[in-house]
Amino acid sequence: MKTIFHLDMDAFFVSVEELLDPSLKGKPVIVGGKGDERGVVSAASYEARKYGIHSAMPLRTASMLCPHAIFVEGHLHLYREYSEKIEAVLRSFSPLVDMASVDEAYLDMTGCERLWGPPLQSAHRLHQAITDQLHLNCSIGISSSRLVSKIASDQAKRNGILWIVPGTEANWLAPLEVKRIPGVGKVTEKQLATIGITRIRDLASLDERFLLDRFGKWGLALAGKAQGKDAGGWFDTVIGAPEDPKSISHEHTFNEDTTDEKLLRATLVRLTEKVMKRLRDHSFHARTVQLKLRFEGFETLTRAKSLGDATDIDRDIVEAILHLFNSNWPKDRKVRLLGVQVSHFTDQAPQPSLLTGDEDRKWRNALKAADKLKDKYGEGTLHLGGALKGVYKDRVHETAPKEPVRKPPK
DNA sequence: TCTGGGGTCCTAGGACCC
DNA sequence: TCTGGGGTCCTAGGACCC
Repeated sequence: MKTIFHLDMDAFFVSVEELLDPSLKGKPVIVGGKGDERGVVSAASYEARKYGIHSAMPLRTASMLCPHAIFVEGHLHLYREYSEKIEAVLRSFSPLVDMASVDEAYLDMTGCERLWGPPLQSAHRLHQAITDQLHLNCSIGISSSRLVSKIASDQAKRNGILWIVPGTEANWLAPLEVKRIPGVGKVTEKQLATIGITRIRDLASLDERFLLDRFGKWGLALAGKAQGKDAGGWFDTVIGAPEDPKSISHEHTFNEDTTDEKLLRATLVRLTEKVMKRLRDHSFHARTVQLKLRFEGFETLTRAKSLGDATDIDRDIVEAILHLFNSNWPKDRKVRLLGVQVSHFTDQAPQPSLLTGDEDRKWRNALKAADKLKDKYGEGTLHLGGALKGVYKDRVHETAPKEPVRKPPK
């Protein structure tokens, strides 16, 4: 029998902001952007939640519900730093840690009794360590599975600890709403409601055959989840085994929908450069490029292209992405969002061809130098030669740039 | 209400191959 | 002529999570 902890920070982004500016404490605070901007709420303080504000809600809606709320842009970089500090504390309790996102983690505490005591006691010690060292609140769920611990930490909010004693999982889950199960969102909840399933106990009473027929593979996993089992999918994976990313992407929503071709192309180049920098940081090469286009009115399409060879060179992906853009953007249609994604990674570079090998080498050297500068001076200080001047318009560079790297400011 | 940005996983059809 | 059965890859879209 395993002992799994799920730890979830309470109003994480807001709490970090309060450490930065204690005057925010006890006030309705919203992280995500200004109240009149395009965007959604990333995090809301408990005070703000009293007005019905919750994450993923449009900022403009939030500001209508609570006009005197304090809107802050947020400091993503700082949240990541704190996330690493949290991870360090967790690793001092168990070597088997999975950071599931910036503000939540799974710990495999199986066999740690001699060191930290029984589950509840060790959870209290962990909770105390987080409070003492980081001055942040968190909630902890304990059970024999990731799934139940995750649901338990949610029920333990806020600043609480909840232990589901082995053997009592199904009973404890029974009265909860089906949407408490991670993976059951609005659509599934509605589909289940139409056949009279609203509580987990209703789900548990269903025949597995029925769920399989009705919802496919996912239905079968659902049957297991209703019993508290990590049946199938991500929950079944081992804690503490780091996984490589399967895709890297960046996207941008314009503050106002636009048909400005130069702006659109320059944005695609900028997004691609950010993506490729991260790709090289992983020492990956990507084979597939995907363009995401969202038009006025929110209609969205994606178009992908797989290359003959995997690449880590900006030029190759920029060429592909601009081609996809050219063939899928009707010039009179206003664009709301652009996105660039790469996937199908290999960590080996393909054999350099006789024709392009020399040119690729020059590019790679230039990019390496540029990456170093970006690390030092920050993103956005330099771009591919001519990227912003519309050089890519008809034809992407046929030769290596003579001066691809501009001096950073200062 | 008017909807971000970064991800994962699943489905489903068509191409292509044996 | 009236058409099998897999397997795998590619592409598009959608549900979902934080």
